[in-house]
Amino acid sequence: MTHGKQPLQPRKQPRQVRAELTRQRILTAAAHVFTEHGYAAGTTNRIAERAGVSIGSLYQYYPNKDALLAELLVRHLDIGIAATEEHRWKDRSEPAEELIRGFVRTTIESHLHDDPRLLRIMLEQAPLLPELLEKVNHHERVLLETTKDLLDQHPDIRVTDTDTASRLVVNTVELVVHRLIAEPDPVDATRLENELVAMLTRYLTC
Amino acid sequence: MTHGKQPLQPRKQPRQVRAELTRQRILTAAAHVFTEHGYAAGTTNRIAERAGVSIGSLYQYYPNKDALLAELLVRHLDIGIAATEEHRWKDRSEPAEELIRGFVRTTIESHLHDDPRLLRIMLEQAPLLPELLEKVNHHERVLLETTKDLLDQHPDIRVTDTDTASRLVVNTVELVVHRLIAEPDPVDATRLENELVAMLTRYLTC
DNA sequence: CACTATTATGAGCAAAGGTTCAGTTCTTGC
DNA sequence: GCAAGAACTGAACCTTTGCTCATAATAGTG
Repeated sequence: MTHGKQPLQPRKQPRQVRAELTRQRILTAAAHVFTEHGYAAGTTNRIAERAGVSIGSLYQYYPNKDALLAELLVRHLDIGIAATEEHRWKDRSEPAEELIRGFVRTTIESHLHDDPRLLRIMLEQAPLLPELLEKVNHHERVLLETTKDLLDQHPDIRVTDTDTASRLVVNTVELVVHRLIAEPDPVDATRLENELVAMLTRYLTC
Repeated sequence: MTHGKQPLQPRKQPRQVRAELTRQRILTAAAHVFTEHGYAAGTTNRIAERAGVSIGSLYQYYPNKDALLAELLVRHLDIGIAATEEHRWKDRSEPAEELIRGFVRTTIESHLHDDPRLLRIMLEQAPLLPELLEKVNHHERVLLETTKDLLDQHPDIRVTDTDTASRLVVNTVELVVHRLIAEPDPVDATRLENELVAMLTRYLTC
């Protein structure tokens, strides 16, 4: 068990190409091992083994086990943040349904891209790693603000309590997509998109 | 770490009153400790200490750590299952909006009753305890069937893809309520109920 | 009170697994 | 080709923690 007191930064900056490769192999192995075994049962020795690297090498680049998960989560979040930034400045004059569809589709695609099992593990552990929690919360806040602004300004929107509505919309999309894509018997992505868009559009514009 | 091979049943049936009290004190302590520290960091020694009982006593009633969480989850699920059974036979002639409101309200109340942090921990660990997973899945299936039947039969319902719709509705309510009630800055319960009902009603009946 | 069954105790065992570090091998620049 | 630094190795250490068991205390019974 770790104590979460140490920095999550790598202890050493790679200076040779092989080092960068090793680092990458370790991270990929970590993703696989966490996905297959979960976080607790995904031991660092197993990760090193899977990466074809000694346990010592692992600890040359990652100061502890948490740091591995942290880097995986940060990479995932950075992609999501970039996508949000795009949405923020997108054309707001198109009909609400199209904007909603864009948001839903982006979320679905992001969940088809990464393994949802890993995603779940990362989000489960995030609350235990304060530095990451901060990052997740920030992402959440930005998304919420963007959405509320949109609801307040777009002419198609008829809902009145935009404060609650934005929280409802953002969380519904995120949680439902995550759940229904990750299930053992996943919902068809197109159907999910259509139904979700229908639900949100009627809610916001009727 | 446990191996999950042993039965989750208590190893001894209490025959005296004090034993039953001890058992109860241990379970309550477990709930508190898991809530405060999470499952991994909620050690059995800490639970025994909090219960004011020796570690040996704990293991007289619960064969391993998992069994503690299992009993907590089973108690929670049994309440939820009972509530679902009621809904199943309820009057289906009232307007859809009222039925939806009943479902949403029940869910919200159940989440105000139990600590959502504990709930989250239980649902996170359930996949790792096969016996419990089965119980959770069964609950889920019943809820889903009940909902789909309702959507297929109720005259107010206009949605066509009732298969996807029922999954969407059930999961939306469960996940969103859980999240928005558990957050550090929780949504007002009445507002949440209203917006959620509005969203689902318009989706299903427009 | 005596005798048995039940319940409670807690020091310590054993396994797991995160992490270290002294030593070895490889790369690079001259 | 040869330092010198960078990268890599893996056996072993050490903490954590679930759990046992020999012993002690308490309750029930006649």
